[in-house]
Amino acid sequence: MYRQIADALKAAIDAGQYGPGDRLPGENPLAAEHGVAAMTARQALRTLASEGVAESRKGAGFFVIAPFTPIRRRGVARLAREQWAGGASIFSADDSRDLTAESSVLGAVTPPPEIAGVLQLEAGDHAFARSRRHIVEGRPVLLSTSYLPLALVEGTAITEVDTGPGGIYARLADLGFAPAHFREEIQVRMASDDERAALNLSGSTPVMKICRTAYTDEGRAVEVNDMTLDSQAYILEYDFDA
Amino acid sequence: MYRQIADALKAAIDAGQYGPGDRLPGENPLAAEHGVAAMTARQALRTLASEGVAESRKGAGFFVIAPFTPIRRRGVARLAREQWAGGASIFSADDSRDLTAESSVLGAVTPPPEIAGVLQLEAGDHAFARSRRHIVEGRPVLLSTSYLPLALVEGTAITEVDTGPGGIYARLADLGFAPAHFREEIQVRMASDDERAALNLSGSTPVMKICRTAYTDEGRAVEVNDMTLDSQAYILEYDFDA
DNA sequence: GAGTGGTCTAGACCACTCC
DNA sequence: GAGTGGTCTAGACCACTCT
Repeated sequence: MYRQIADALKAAIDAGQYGPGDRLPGENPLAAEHGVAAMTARQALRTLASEGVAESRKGAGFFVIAPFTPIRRRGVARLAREQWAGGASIFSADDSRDLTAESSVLGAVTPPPEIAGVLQLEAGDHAFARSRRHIVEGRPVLLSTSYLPLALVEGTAITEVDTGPGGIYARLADLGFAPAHFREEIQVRMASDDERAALNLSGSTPVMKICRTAYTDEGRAVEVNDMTLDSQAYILEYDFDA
Repeated sequence: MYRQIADALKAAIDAGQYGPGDRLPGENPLAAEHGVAAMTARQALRTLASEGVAESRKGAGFFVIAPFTPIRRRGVARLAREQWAGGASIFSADDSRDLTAESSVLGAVTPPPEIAGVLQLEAGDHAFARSRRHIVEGRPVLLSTSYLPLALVEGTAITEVDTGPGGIYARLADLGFAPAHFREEIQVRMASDDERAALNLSGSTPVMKICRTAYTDEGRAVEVNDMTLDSQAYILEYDFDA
């Protein structure tokens, strides 16, 4: 029964009867229309929410999700040396519209142990950290926290709010620690409460975690970037040779 | 209230009171224990299921999910020419245990339009397709369907059930169409009913979709592989240079 | 056959949003 | 202030699993 109501609503949405952002009928109107209990109509609406078709807003109703053309994130091209050596932001390689980023310097922090291990920090060593939140068309889509060995970057432009043309990779190159090699690890898991709040996600939505490590050509890890992506907002693309 | 019950159960699981595969208390015992209605206890159990901590089995109960060490899929190394030119399976580069694969030849099919476009097929042209299902430690983790232009591979070993050492990439090389370049696109979305059944997933679980295109060094697309991964079962890893 | 989850009913109170 | 979703109660029937 609740499946039938959900399917009927979805068909109405696909037919254009309800457009993006429109409010769907509430539990009581739906229950009356289909001759079922309110709880049953409610379950139909929750089903649509769990399928990503609609979202609920406390005290307001269920609304059709606005479609969002995913951002194409070009994993390899965006980190090519020509990109940042030329002074460009690595985001400029991505296919996205109107990216704005809120950047905040966290300063010296004690990094999570896995990250401390990758950066080969001794116990008690600190890392310099900076976090970012990317917003595209008013929608927050990515959180990132970047960690660098504090001993390496203390007092340099990397710790400034504005790191200058080409960003921290160009500055690392200035210091003689140019990133030569990257590794990205991708996992999917359910969003934590913090991530839900920061990315404006509703219900139990999956996020992509990307953990990128930048290595010099001598194999020294100089940066770890821990990212959380709204999984609906991105297509990841990796190009490589056989 | 239901949050409290869910948290109490989760704490008991973390404390080892319930091990992997153990059955959790049912609605009625839980409701009696906490002095709430059965529906409320039920919601606590459903919450744990939606968080991936437990899973429900019809008529049997809620069971603690068995932990599974994710497979590390080395996106670049596994497709290196030395890998398949040396006669190895590309899966052997992945960090996994006891991989078994069910392979079935679908034969000549009309591919989905996007894939026909990538393979530059004319209207009415067919593709040769093969599907696979990978199982690790008894758990199905990956579905894949591989498409190649039928005109290119008809009558060759590629259409056989056993494609020989190095698989279809080595055979493509034999034909003079050695893959030189790959592109992988990764998306996350909720599993369809078919995917849920084939991957043995419960509830609304996210899957990773990977669509890989293999190009010759002249830029001709010779294969498209459409994959569906159990997102809990994999860590994707991409290594590349700046 | 007993117990289980899946679904459904018919109420209820609260905090919230919107007008 | 009216309507909404979020939660809760106290029942019920069914199909299923396990013993």
